[in-house]
Amino acid sequence: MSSSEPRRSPVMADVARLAGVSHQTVSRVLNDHPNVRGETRERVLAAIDELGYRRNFAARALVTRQTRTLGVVSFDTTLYGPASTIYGIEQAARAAGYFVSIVSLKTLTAAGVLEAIGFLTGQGVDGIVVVAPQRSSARALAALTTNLPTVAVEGGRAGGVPAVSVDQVNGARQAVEHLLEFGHETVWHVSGPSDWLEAEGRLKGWRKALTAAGRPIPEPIVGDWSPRSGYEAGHLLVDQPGLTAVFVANDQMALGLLRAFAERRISVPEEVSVVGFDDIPEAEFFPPPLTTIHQDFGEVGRRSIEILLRRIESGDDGGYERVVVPASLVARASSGQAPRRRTKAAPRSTGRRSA
Amino acid sequence: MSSSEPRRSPVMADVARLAGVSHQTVSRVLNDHPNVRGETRERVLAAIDELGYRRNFAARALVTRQTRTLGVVSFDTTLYGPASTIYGIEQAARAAGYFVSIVSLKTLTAAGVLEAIGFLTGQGVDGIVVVAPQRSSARALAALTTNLPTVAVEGGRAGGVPAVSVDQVNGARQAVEHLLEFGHETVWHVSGPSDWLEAEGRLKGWRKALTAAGRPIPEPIVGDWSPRSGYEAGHLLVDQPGLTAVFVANDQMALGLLRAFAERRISVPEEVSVVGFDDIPEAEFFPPPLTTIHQDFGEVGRRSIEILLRRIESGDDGGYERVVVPASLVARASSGQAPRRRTKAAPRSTGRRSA
DNA sequence: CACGGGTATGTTAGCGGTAACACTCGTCAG
DNA sequence: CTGACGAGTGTTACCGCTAACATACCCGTG
Repeated sequence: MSSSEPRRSPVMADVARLAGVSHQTVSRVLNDHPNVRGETRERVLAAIDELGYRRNFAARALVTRQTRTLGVVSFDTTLYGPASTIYGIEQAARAAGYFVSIVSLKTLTAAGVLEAIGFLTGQGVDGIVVVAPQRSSARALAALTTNLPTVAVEGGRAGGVPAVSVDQVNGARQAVEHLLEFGHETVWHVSGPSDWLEAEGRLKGWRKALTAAGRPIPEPIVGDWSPRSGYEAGHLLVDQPGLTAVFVANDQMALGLLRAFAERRISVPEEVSVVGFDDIPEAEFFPPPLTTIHQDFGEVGRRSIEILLRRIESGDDGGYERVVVPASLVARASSGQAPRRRTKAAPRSTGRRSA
Repeated sequence: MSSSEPRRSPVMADVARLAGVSHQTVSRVLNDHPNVRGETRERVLAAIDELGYRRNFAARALVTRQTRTLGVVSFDTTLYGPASTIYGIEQAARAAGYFVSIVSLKTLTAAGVLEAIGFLTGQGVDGIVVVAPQRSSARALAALTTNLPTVAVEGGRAGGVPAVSVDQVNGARQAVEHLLEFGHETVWHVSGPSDWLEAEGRLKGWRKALTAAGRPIPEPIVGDWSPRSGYEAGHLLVDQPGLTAVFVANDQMALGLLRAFAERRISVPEEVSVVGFDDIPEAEFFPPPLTTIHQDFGEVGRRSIEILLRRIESGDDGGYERVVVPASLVARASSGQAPRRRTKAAPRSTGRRSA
C-alpha cells in the first residue's frame, strides 16, 4: 500500500540510511566539509544519485538565514534598456548560484519602489538591485532604512546606496562633439522626461559640450522616451531656423523624429544630422541607419551584481560606491557634414521645402 | 550590552509575548483563522505593527511545503515578445501574491531548458512557466517527468503540458487576406527560423490563406528574426519578378526589409506592400508606418498564470489544455492597393529603378 | 446540576536542514 | 605507557513556523 503512494521526495535522512551514515555526514559531503573520508564521500554521493536527492531549499534557508535569492525592482521591463540590464543581472547572478526574483513596476513612484522592496523582503531575498532611473525613486532609496544590501542602477545619487550607471554625461558629450566635428554650428536636443536621471545626465552632457565649444544652447524639447514624443518633437524642430543637427536622448524617440522629418521632406543627414542614444538593435536599420551612443547594459548588470554579492558575502557595508560604465559612439549614416549653406539668421521659412 | 547589538528581527514569539498570547494565536491572526476573539486580534495586530514583524518566509515554506514562488524560464528576455509576456506574468503573479523567479536562456536547447527547470526546482518553486517557443524545448518539456505544475507559452504542442499561445495561424491568415483584398496576386513570406513554433504557425497560416484563395505559393525566405536577416531577405526579394506584397514574420525583420527596399528605391506601399507581425511600439513609426499583426502578450502572460495557479492550488493535473489568444490586424501605411501594372512575367529587371 | 458541544486559546511535535558538541579511534610526543 | 591531539563520525539542539491535539471556559438542555 504505502509503496503506491506518491512518495515524498527523499530527505537527507533517506540518503543517510542508504549510505549507512548519519545525516550529518551527508550534510558534510554536500557542503564540501574536509573531514570526510574519500570512500564515505563516494558512498554518500552514490546514494544521493540513486535517490535523486535534492536539498530542501526552505529548510536550508531557515537555518542559514540565506535564501541565495536576489531581488530586482525595475521600471517597465518591456523597455530595451531595463530588459537588457536585467538580462545581464540574471546571467551574473545565476553564474554565482543565486536566484533572481523580479518585480516590475508600472509606474515609478517612491511608494511603488518601497512597496516592491517590501514585497521582496517578505520573500527573504539576500539583496536587492533597484533599476529605478527616476529621481523620485532614487529619493525613496535614499530614505530606505533597510539593512538589506542594496545597489542602484542609474540613480543612486542621493543616500548611501552604491550605484552603477552608464556615463550618460560623457556619452552625450561624445554625441555632441561628433556633430560639432562635422561643422554644425550647434546641436539641438530632444530630452527624456525631466525626472529621469538618465535624461538629466544626457541633458547635462549636451549642455557641457556646447558650452565648452562656445556654441549657442537652444531650448531643449522634452519628450517621454516614446517614438510618438520623438515624432512630435520632430515636427516642432522642423520649424526652427538654423536647425542642422539634433541629439535625441534615446533611439526610440529618434525613430519618431526621423519619421517626422521624412514627412516634412527633411533629408537626413544631408539637411539635418541626427544622433540617438541606446543603440537598440533596430537602430542600424533606421531610415537612415542611426548614429547613436552605445550603452553596455550587460556590463551594468554584471557590475551591479558584483557589488551586491561582495556586500552580501562580506557583510561589508562598504559605504558609498559608484561604478560608471563608459558609453561609446557608434557612427552610422544619420550624421554627417553640416550643409554648406547655413541658414543661420534666416527667417522662419528657410530654403527647405516645408508643407 | 545586549541592547546595542544589531538586534535580530522579531519572530512570532516576540509578538506573542508583547500581545500576551501564545505564538499560535499570532499565527492564527496572520492566517485569518476564524476562531480568534476580535479584541485579541486587535492586540496581536498592534504588537505586529509595533515590532515591525514579518513572517519568516523560509520557516513558513518549510512547513507548508509551498514557497509561493513561480519560476519562469524564457529565451532571451531582451526581445520584445518574451519581455512583454514576462511582464504580464509578473503582474498577474504578484497580484495573486506570488513571487516570480526568472531564468533567461542564451541559447534555446532542450538541455538548457531542463537545466533551468532543475535550477528553479532547487529553489522550490511551486510551478513553472516556460516561455520556450522553439520546437526542441517543447520536446524537452514533453519529456519532462517533473510532477511540478508547468505551463508552456507558445510551444506546448507535444506532451501533456498545458499551453497558452497567440493564434499565429489565424494572425498570419489575417495578414495575407488583408493583402489579397488589396488586389495582390499573391503574397511572399519572410519566415522566422524553422524550429520556432511561432514561425511555423505563421508560415502555416500564410500557406493556408493563399491556398484557400487559390493563389500561387512562392518559396518563403527564412530569416532569424533579426533586422539584419530581414534586410538580407529584402535584397533577395527585390529581384523576384512579380513581387507586390510581402508578409514578414516579425516587425524587426520588416524593418530590415523596408531598409533594403529603400536602398533599392522600391517604394512601400506603392510598389510593394509589407505586413509585419508583433506590433512592437516602434512599428507605428517605421518608414512607412507598418501594417502588422498585434499580439496581446499581456493577456498571454495573464492566462498562463491563471492556468498555472489553478493547477497549483487545486493540485489538479487537469490534463492537456490549450488557450489560444486571438491576434488582430493593425492596418497602417505599409500596405495598400496592388500596383495597377503588374510585372507578372517580366524579366529580371523590371520597370523599377534599381541600382 | 451534570453533561454535551462549541469557541477561544495554549501546548506539543514536527518540517529538513546546519552548527555545536561529543565521541571513538589512531598517532605521536614525553 | 599514557595523555594530547586531530581526523572521522554521530548526537543533539535549534532555526521559525503551522498542524494537531489538549485544555479551559461558556452555553443550553434534560
